[in-house]
Amino acid sequence: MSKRKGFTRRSEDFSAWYNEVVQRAELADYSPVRGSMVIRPWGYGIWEQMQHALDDMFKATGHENAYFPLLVPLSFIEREKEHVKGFKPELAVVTHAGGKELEEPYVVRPTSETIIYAMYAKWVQSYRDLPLLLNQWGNAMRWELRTRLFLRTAEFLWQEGHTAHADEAEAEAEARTMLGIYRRFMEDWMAMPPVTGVKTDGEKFAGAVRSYACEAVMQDGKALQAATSHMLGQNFAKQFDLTFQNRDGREEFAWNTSWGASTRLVGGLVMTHGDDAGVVVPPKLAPSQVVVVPIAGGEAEGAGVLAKSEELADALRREGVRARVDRRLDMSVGARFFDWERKGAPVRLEVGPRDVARGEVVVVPRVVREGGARKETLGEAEAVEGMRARLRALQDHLLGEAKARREARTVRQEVGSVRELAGLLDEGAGFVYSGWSGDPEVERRAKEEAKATIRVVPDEEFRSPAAPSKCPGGGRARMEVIWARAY
RNA sequence: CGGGGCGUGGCGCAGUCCGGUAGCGCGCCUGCUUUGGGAGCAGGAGGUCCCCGGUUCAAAUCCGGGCGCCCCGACCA
Repeated sequence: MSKRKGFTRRSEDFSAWYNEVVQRAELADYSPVRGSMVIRPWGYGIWEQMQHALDDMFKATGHENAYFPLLVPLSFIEREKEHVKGFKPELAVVTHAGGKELEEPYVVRPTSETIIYAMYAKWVQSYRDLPLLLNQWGNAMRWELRTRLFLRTAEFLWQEGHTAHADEAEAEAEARTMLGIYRRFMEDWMAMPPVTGVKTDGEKFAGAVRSYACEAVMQDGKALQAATSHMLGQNFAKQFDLTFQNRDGREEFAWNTSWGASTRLVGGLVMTHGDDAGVVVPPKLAPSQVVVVPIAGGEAEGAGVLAKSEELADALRREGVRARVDRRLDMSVGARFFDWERKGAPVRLEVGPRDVARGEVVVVPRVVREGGARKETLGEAEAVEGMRARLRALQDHLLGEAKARREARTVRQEVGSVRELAGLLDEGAGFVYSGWSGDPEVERRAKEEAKATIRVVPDEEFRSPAAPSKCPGGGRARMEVIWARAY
């Protein structure tokens, strides 16, 4: 990479900005494997923080982790009709191993419903074995034609939850609960407020009865499907003989759900908060929340400055803050400042000989609130003790900004034609709320002529006060939907 | 699979039209000086010019064939 000082501006070419930022903030890099990326420590650190938060929420709602094989017999995938249709074109298949051709090929899992429910069939006999609530952290592979760092890679990291229940209502409630967890995670941790709702039949998961999703608007106005939760009904149970005896002694098929979120979230984080200086990581997900940057003077001074920097980092850690000292003294201070800005560390502490002499530090947040000071000089103790509150305020600020951007990109009005829908999106609308007749033909036309899809039929709290009456495809609206151009 | 572009030190590129010593910026190494917003100076290392074949005294450059990658579209989390 040539030594370019800044990035392409978001307003010039959002997609170029994204690619540059991801690479130069050292989140990820292209690998020798087509479509697969290397996640570098800073990017992986963000993912680890996401994992911890989500994992805690899953455990708190009664789920346990387990692990299933990477390879799935091809015949398993082929068992559920819609499921094969959806995934067949993007399967990577293992045909040889141990120097021989395999009798039955394996696919590298594009998702694990089939192998997991095959195992559940073995474990579940009675209603007493239900519900079975497992989650797996792992990787999956979908051979996409066009890939983008984090947003769509051939191999991706994710979690996939798979549950089995004794009745439909309980499975439905589970699918809903998990959607709610994703939503809360996105708001509370990512500061990325999504809209939730149900997918149309055309957009639902291959093999599901119903799919729920969190959809977020990125800064360029495009929608990102950030997590999904599926009510699978008895579709997979029937194909894998996942049955149990109910209280009355009769045999029934179990009801399943599956839900997942992937490293795509990291891409969403970048596109939600990033600015022309680089990534902005919300404090709750930052691998290092505070970076102490020592400014070395002469050698004797340098030693004092370093000692003070370590002392401050220790004090911050005792306060429960993730802090690190940037000891790269052979790099100029300016270069180190820019480096952490690019990476999006929430707060920087500058510690130089002058500060040490006065018992002060310079506190610099990654993003400055309107009217706020860019740099503040504080006493050491004050800076340390106030850090948690400062980080909390930053987190809230980011959520507020993201909400405001989502609202600014939201249009609610009667849309009488596909052309009108395209016009709104061309003018910068992100989410367009309109009516829909329920006719799939309208979706097809909108996709072709406006490059837009129905992201979700929004949940009640997101719906407009007055239900729209027109459908872009003509005819009467039967429900309100959200249109967007999506990643 | 259709349309377009590109393969030259680690990265980004110039050189190709018009054949004749392989260059620039960044990065890297060493030394000295420097550190409060992307350090300076001096010295240095590093290249089968994507591959194969042809033309020629001579090929990064011309001719033929192949391979790979990127972008746009179709497909999709």
